[in-house]
Amino acid sequence: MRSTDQIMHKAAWLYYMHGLRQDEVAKQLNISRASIATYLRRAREIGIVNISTSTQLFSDDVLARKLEDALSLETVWIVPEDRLAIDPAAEMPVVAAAVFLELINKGDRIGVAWGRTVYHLADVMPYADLQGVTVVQLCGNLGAPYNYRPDQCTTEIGRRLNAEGINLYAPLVLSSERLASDLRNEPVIREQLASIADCQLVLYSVGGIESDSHLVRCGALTPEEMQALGEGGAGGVIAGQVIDHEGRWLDCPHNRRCISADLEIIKTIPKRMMVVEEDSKFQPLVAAIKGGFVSHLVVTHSMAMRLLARWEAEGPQRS
Amino acid sequence: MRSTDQIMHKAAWLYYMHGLRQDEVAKQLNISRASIATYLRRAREIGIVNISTSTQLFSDDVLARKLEDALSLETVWIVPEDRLAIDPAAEMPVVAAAVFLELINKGDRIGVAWGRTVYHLADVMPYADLQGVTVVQLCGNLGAPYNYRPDQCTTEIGRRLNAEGINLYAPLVLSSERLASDLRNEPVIREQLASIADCQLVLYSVGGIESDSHLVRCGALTPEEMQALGEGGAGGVIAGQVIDHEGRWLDCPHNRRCISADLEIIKTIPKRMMVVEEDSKFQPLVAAIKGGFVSHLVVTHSMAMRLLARWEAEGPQRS
DNA sequence: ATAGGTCTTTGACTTTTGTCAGCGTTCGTG
DNA sequence: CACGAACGCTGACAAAAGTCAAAGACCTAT
Repeated sequence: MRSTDQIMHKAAWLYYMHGLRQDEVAKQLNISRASIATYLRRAREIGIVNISTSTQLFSDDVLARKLEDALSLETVWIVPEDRLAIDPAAEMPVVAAAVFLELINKGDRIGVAWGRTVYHLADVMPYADLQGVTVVQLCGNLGAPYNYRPDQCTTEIGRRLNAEGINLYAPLVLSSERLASDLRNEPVIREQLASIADCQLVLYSVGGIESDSHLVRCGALTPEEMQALGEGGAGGVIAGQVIDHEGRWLDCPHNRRCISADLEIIKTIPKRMMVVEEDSKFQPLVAAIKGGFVSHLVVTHSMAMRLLARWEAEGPQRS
Repeated sequence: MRSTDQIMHKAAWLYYMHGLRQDEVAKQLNISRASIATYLRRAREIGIVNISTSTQLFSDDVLARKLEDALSLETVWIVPEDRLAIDPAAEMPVVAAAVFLELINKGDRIGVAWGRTVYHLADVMPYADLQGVTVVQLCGNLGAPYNYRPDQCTTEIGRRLNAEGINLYAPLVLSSERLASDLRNEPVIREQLASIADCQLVLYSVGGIESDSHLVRCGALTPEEMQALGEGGAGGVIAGQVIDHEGRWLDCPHNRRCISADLEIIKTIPKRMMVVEEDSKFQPLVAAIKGGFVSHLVVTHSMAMRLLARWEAEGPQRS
């Protein structure tokens, strides 16, 4: 521990735990108050000092309760689109990050998937000093048409949480099923994929199956392939893999060429947190919920309304 | 949820999560900034906003490492007596409370014993919003020569943590062994005592066996009885029960008349946190450690030195 | 040894936050 | 229905915290 870290810890302790004023802390430690202010800011940034707010505000809502009952979900958080936020679009990741942090227990192993949403979340994730937490990458890597790759998501979240980040050093999609199968059986990879079963929590969003969806933009699939999948019954994308409208793994060339977490294993993880930003992902979200991929859900108010209407109208059984 | 609570939550969210200034929050919510300040203070007091500081400062110390190794403890926190604190005597409970909070996981069941130390700790325990935590009372109740009874400790800690507090509605000591035995077998009591085995964490201090010790002052034992116990091999007191110098339950009239947690069960609890304030409790602490009652220890610097010297000189085997 | 870089520290200044008396509103009670 | 108590809100002032340029410390490579 560097001596400056030591001072930072002491300052943080005296200020936040003892409730001293900055000038009092300064006097105690014999340095100027300006320095104390700097140390305190750093302590907050690094996560030595943790300021967290209950996300109850977003969960405490009749609509949330109704959704939980209707869709058999553990907890639902609803983000209002109207007032309350400076930038309504930026609110969702902030809420999701806070919820995510609240769901983590010390010592947990956490699976993190990939996508625009997950990256946004990582981007606003508060710094914290969680002990013994491990963040594992759920799906293989992919080149970067945007500036965020799967491993970067894992790494960034791990960094902010002061947790260990475990990356999956394999491509998300391979050119042949044979190669994918062989790679999955490589001890290193197989072991890591199997270890996903030990997770207590997973974080993901669901992907759409439009021709401009994430998988297509990243080059994992051509627009034509995606369209064919759509016609072949694809309903959404979870951790890089295509599911049908009932949330079942779709037996298609893409999926067979994919290196990613086993969807059946994912379903057995106790807390499955899904975040959906875009209203356009309604159908994929329905598929994911039906498939049992969701236990904790963060959605917009309008999405919540649509989900509830859908379930009340048709029930969970019909597609 | 009251409407004012709703506002408080919103204010806390905008201020702490979005980092808005108080006047910006005030503008958003259309109330005066002064009110915002009030709401924020309440939110902190109630535990909606949680500000916690890592206790690493006290654990990050060569002496602490040495003690852990020598005494086979999980973690040791050392409270310096000299500088750093406004009031050195008040530092110990504050550190202990922070450590305690850090050891708690969501959903935990926590056993809390009784004593001056535990009460001090409860007194400075920060407010927090832990979910699903249960605080159970480890030992029976006793009249109040001081103004804190066992059940008050449990209740207060539970209140501050927003946790459920479960009290043990039985006296700590009864006048006859027969009655104690019968009472222990009462379904309500037996069930509760058995449920202590489900705890993930216990908090206690160790009592001395002097004639002015806690048990004596509370009237549970006469000075003469205590002296007799001392001559009969008593080494300390854990959760109201007397242990010998090796940390074994002492087969004595007092213990047989006692309604309290089974010491053998306590030893099986994963995290056993002991806090010792007074330097005079050296011998009892040694007994408690030998008995396996301690996995996490908070002590003063001088006590740490004495413990280390004792272990280096004689090893754990000799008394 | 010293020049050049980075990282700390500080004092002075600005901005933000805490506080409190007084006013208004609501709600329970006689 | 009127009264008082309790609570919430506000404006104005006092206190505390944030910021920044400049000075100083410290390291390193020539």
